[in-house]
Amino acid sequence: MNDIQFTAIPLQNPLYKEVKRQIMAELISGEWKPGNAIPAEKRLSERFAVSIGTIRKAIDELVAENILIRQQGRGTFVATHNRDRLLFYFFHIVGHDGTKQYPVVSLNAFTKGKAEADEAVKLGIHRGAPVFRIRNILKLANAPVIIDDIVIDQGRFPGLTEKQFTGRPNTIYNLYQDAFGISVVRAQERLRAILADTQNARLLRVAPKSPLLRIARVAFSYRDVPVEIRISTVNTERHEYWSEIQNMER
Amino acid sequence: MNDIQFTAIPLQNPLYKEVKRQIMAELISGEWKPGNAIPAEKRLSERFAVSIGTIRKAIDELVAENILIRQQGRGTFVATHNRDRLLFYFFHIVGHDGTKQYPVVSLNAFTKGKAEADEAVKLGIHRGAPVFRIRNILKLANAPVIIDDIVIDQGRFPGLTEKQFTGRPNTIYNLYQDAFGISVVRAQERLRAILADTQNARLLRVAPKSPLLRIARVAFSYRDVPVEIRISTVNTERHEYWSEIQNMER
DNA sequence: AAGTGGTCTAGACCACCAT
DNA sequence: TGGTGGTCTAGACCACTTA
Repeated sequence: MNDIQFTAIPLQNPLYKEVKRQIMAELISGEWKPGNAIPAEKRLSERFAVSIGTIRKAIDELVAENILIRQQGRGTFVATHNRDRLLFYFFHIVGHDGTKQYPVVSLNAFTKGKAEADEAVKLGIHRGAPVFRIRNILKLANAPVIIDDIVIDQGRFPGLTEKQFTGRPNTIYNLYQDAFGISVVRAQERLRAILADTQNARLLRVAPKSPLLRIARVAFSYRDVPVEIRISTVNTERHEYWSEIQNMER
Repeated sequence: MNDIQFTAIPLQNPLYKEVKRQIMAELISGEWKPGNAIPAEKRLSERFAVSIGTIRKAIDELVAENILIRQQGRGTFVATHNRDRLLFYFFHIVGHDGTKQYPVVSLNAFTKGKAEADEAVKLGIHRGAPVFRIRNILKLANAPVIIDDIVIDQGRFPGLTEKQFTGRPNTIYNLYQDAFGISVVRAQERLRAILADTQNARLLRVAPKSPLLRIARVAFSYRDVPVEIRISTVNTERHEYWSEIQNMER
């Protein structure tokens, strides 16, 4: 034996990044659940044997990423995908005056199928792997405005049934979280303009060849794991897609 | 005289927010210019008579807002709206394969006019106030893809001339910054689908009534001061609008 | 009153860059 | 080599929530 003092092996220098990684691991494992408080910073500093400042820096980043939520005097909580939060973050369709409304969702189709090549790539599964295909119609102010065509991996959502969609007051991302423990934390979207085909025209009650907005989304969970592909087809006669570029808080 | 010890008047509690405010004031006044280094953290901690940790927290926020840029060993710099940065942040049109290209910009029209009511509201000026109207055509892969119709306040850009647009290798936001000291740091965009009218069809070389993407942008400088209105009309046959929702860095 | 997160300090040492 | 930002510590005190 010699005198060399081993410091903690820097799996991911710096130290606060390693702490962050371990906190993420607790979230992914489901040890700390959405809506629940995580241990106090003091306790975490003892558990991880680092100073409280280091814990705070790790939590700072997770808060900035909207994965944790701090509440002074109460504690630090795992972000819940409650209705408002999901609406705020992932639903970007607003009225022409900028107002945001809750969409009324109705299930239009629910089928099982196999992943096409491009879908498989985006979802990180094999071509031909079993998937669910879900079509929702979203109404705003009593008129159909959005068609959502969703594709998800059957392996990731075992036992999902049509019934789970009926009568839900919340978004589908709440369902992912509550029933399958999958949290959507990030999404990429690509938008283009298309002309309504006869089916879209019928569902959205517009004339064929009307201009529609086509949004292709890939939604990700922690660690950039892809969870869902969604094609939204939007009538922008009375609504618009809202995008904010840059610069957090004031 | 009594014994009461006055602490620094908290113009904006907490202390690091006040420090941040004062740093912002230096930036807005032009005392610290884009591309230049600001004083070292050690010097700032002496100047403001606070600990270096407090300075760091103030700078942390400005870095998160992309207003300052830290470089270890070199210093902290005022963000420059260099070509890449502006392209990265404010140009959201990508190829169908996700690749980003530099657009080739050509000036199509440059006129003086008066602000319409809605324009005046968005720009924070009076209705009928003098404005510049600029129309640019942007080419990607040698084909016209985007029509940009820009409206800016003449009062904010005194002496702007058509010539300043010709032969510029950079974006118009570089021009705002270099010639007028106005930094665009944030933008709001609203998107909808429209049909090409005859003029758009001609400029973008598509058939009339083709579907086009219509982007209405308001760009802001520091302190949410509106600087520019821009209507972009995009042919999304071969390109798309890219939107990333949520979650900074990995 | 006890417990939480929020702010702030005054240092130490490290990693990186310029010269 | 000297100066910069980057990390980390071990506290102190404050502001807020809950009971």
